[in-house]
Amino acid sequence: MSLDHILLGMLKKPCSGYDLGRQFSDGPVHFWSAELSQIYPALGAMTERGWLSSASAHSEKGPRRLLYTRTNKGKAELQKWLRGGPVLRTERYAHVGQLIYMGEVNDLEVTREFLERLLQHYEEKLDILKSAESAYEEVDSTDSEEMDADAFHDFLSIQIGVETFRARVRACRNALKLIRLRITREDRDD
Amino acid sequence: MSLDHILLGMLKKPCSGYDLGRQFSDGPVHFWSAELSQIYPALGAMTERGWLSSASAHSEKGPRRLLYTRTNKGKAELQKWLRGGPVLRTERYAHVGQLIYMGEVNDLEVTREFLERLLQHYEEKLDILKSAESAYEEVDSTDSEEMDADAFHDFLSIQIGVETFRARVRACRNALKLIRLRITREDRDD
DNA sequence: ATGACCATGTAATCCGTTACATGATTCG
DNA sequence: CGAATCATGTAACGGATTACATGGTCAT
Repeated sequence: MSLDHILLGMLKKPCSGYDLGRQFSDGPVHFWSAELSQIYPALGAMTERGWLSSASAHSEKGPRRLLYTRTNKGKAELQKWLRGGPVLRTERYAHVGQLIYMGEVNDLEVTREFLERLLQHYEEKLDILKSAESAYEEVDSTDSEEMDADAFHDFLSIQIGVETFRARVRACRNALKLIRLRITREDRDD
Repeated sequence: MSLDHILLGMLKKPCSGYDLGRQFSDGPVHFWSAELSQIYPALGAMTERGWLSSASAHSEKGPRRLLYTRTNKGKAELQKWLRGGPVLRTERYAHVGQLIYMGEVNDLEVTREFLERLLQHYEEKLDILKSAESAYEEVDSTDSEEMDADAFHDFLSIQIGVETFRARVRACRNALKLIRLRITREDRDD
């Protein structure tokens, strides 16, 4: 049960369900996704379980909102999850699977369009992660000693994200280069 | 509905459910995971839907097995999925989320152990992907023109996987370096 | 003969997606 | 006043995990 614990982690500061939802779609939360229709019931269930408490607050823009806060029980649950070792059975990104089997389509224009959309997606994610990284811009390996524990762990995760998406952007661009070569050859052979 | 289509893609050659399950756990299928208890019913449902046909065969090692083959209807369904553009709402790998929120544990030994296990996992995946890549070892950007469509797409996907996991291994090693620095400093300050 | 691995499944439960439903507030 | 955005949910359905259940074959 990862979503509940991810939400617990995100609730360092009190947030509404809507806030949390936006972090999945627009924020640097690159490792998970969830819809509001899943988030609201999850927050409700955690409140019933005593992991969260909620309070109504007025919004500066828009109607009033429910702000959720972690209880001690919720914090204990988060600790348990964090100390339980890496959760590795959840790797899941279907788009690479699509690319593998796209040989069966056997139409390089389809592959090219697919990879161009994929590249755009990767670039967007990389931009978001880079701007999150830039909050630690002044930091090098020596300065990282000066961060507090939260900032340090955030920094490490962002680095993994940045490196991952940088690599994917690179691989995607190289793939497009190879595809263009093959398309040129096809045209030549027609 | 990605699993069904991923299984369709994997069934280029007839396979048993057990074969497919092993590819998720041991093989170069780094982008998805599924348990046998999910695979068997999925194969059954696809057979009922007319996407697959099955035949009993005797195994060289072990009891007899059911080999599944794609029907024309199944092939058409795969084409539809492949031509539908990248499925991007499924990014999901909880372990990076754990690392982000691990500042709350505030025990660098926990983080260090976590990262060492993560590194080991990344290295294992990278090894598997590299040995899949080595099947195309002779290939450079010029030679890739000589591959058939299936091999070419397989090659591109493996490259994305290799680059991704190489980047993660690098980021993970760097993170461990920074952690050791911080642990040393803590010891010095005690 | 016993443990490791091959092989196939079912049942209960839980997680996740899509579609639907409602209404407040702000900006132009 | 109408569209965009803020904000919170419910219902139906389908996907995924965990635990359980069964039995064959092979090497030591």
